[in-house]
Amino acid sequence: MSDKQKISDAEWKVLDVVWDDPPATAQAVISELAQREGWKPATIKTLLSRLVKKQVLEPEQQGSRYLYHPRITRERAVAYEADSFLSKICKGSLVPMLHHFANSDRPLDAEELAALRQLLDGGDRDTD
Amino acid sequence: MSDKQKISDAEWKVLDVVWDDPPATAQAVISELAQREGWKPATIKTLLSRLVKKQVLEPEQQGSRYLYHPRITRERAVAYEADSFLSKICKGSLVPMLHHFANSDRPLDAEELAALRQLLDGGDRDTD
DNA sequence: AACGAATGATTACAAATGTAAACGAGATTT
DNA sequence: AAATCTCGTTTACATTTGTAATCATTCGTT
Repeated sequence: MSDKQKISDAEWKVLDVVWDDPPATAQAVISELAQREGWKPATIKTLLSRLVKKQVLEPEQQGSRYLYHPRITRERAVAYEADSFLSKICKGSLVPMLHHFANSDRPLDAEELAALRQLLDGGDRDTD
Repeated sequence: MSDKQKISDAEWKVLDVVWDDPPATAQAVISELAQREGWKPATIKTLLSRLVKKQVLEPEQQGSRYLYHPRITRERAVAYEADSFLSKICKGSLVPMLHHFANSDRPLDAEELAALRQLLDGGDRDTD
């Protein structure tokens, strides 16, 4: 993130909708999340504003409305979240987490396994 | 967690000290974190109380003091954190995160690589 | 017995977060 | 044009979090 501002859980959901098909109108985000999360339009508008203030979304004026552009990629945001997550649990480190994934009810799919193999093979160079 | 209470970042640091050598006295936690984090004793006492209120720490009366026992293992807490982390970024999924780890400045150590191999080999059954 | 230090409890207070209503200025419908 | 709808902005308010001071009690020391 440009600023080391955290993206909250609720904000993340908003951002997720924008990432799905950017740039997004308030309309799009509101109708999606009003339904998916049961949020009032007002709530979603607040979250959009906060993301703009945090400079995570860039509003592009379109007449009287905005188009909201993500200013960071999902990959970058995920990396950032992963880092704060990891530094938080750093004592426990990756190991218990990986064990947990291994045992979770959410089995790894082929793509994830491929990513893991790549990790084991010494990493790759395309994400950051 | 018994209650679906979140453990905040600051609280996590306190818990970490307790996990390191449980049960812990306030003394131990305070001297450790006052130094490591530069926190005032009052701050640490607040965090201890909050963890007790969240039922993450169990106070055992020892005379007029307490011994603080963790009510969940670090592994369990890590798993819980990992889950909320993952469900937050579920759209982006494990893949970008793993890519990120692969490229991070924090190289994987031997133990982590071993855990990964285990994961690839079909998981294990001892953590949860 | 008196005093000071440590501990747990209570209170404090600002910032962030979740959740939303109210308001005002365009855009749309009638 | 009037009424309505929508959007962005402003304001609201409770809860959580970060950070801490204060207070009362007890424990150890003098």
